[in-house]
Amino acid sequence: MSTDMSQPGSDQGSSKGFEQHDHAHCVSDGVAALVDYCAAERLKLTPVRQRVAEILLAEHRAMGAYEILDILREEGLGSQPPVAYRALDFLVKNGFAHKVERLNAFVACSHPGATHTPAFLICRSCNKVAEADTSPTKGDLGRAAAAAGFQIEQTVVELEGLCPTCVDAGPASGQA
Amino acid sequence: MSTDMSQPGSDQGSSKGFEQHDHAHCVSDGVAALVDYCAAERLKLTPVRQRVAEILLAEHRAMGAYEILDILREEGLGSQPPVAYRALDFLVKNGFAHKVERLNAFVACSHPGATHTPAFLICRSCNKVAEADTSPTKGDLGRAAAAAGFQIEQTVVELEGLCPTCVDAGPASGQA
DNA sequence: GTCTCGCTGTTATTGTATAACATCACTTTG
DNA sequence: CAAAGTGATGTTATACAATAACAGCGAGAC
Repeated sequence: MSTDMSQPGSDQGSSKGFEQHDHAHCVSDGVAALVDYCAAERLKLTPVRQRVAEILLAEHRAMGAYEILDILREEGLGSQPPVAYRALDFLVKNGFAHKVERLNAFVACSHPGATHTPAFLICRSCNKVAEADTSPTKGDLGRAAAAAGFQIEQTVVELEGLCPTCVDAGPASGQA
Repeated sequence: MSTDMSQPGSDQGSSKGFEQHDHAHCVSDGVAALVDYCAAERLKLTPVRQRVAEILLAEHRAMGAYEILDILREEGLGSQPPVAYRALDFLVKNGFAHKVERLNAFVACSHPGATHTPAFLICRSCNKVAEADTSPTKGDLGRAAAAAGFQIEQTVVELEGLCPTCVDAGPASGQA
């Protein structure tokens, strides 16, 4: 189990939006980007780091550090919290993953490489997380902050609600 | 120690912005609003609930649940985590406090009563938290979400950076 | 070869949050 | 007033999230 994880995954959501997409590509393309990036930046893409990236890319949902750790443990890649946190920190620092504060969990980045200020759409029903790009700095809020003299360094924008599929399925249904 | 906590507090920040303000009023007005609201809604404003509201109003900064619990414990109002969390949940549910996800902490609401979608400006230097109002639903992001069919139920908008005072004090200085 | 630096492995601890259940107080109803 | 019901409290226990600290290893620099 390496850079290709073309298991079913069937109705997986997307970090690019909530549409369907070819999931195998997500993982292979994502890992390829990571490989390239690490080579270019002379960073070590260790097995744990790569595997964590694969896990996040394959799931396309926010995963807790301990959930990821469980997988690593099963695969003999590490069993203690710092192992998972270190890999996640590496991915986050280099823009290949993001932390979703609302969920205390992590997701693979949808547009690795490019520095950006992500916003997340979190479906409370099916737990999928879509990543959108934002420029909070430019909206009303950004203007208000600038006017007040507040210097924005980092933004957290997370919208919780129902994704299109779950909306269609009706409030009652759990969907998947 | 009840509805009035006019201790010095000196350079306290504000949840309304980063300007100075008469702090005693924050607490008394806030508690008064809470009292009225609970009376109107037939909700029980118990000692713990009121005290937690006072604590948050008096500090005007994000406080961890356990930090609040320490105070309650000293005052004999409760010693176990659920005591603090229940009071905080009550205040959050009724709009008198907000959770700052980024900090896993809580702040008193600046405009209790009115339902709103708060945004927070968090100073990483002096830890003050200002509350601004937003309409994320209306910006680019809101439009994008609507277009995608995502139904927003709750928003988390948190901007981290430097408040005016800390910007002026220079990146090196800690300010206060 | 050895020095250095960064990653790994591990132990331990701190902080955040909630489940579950017994009890207590107040209010409603008879 | 008494019984029943509702909701807050007190407490135990535990789960989940995150990090400090340190020993050891391995690849590349010199």
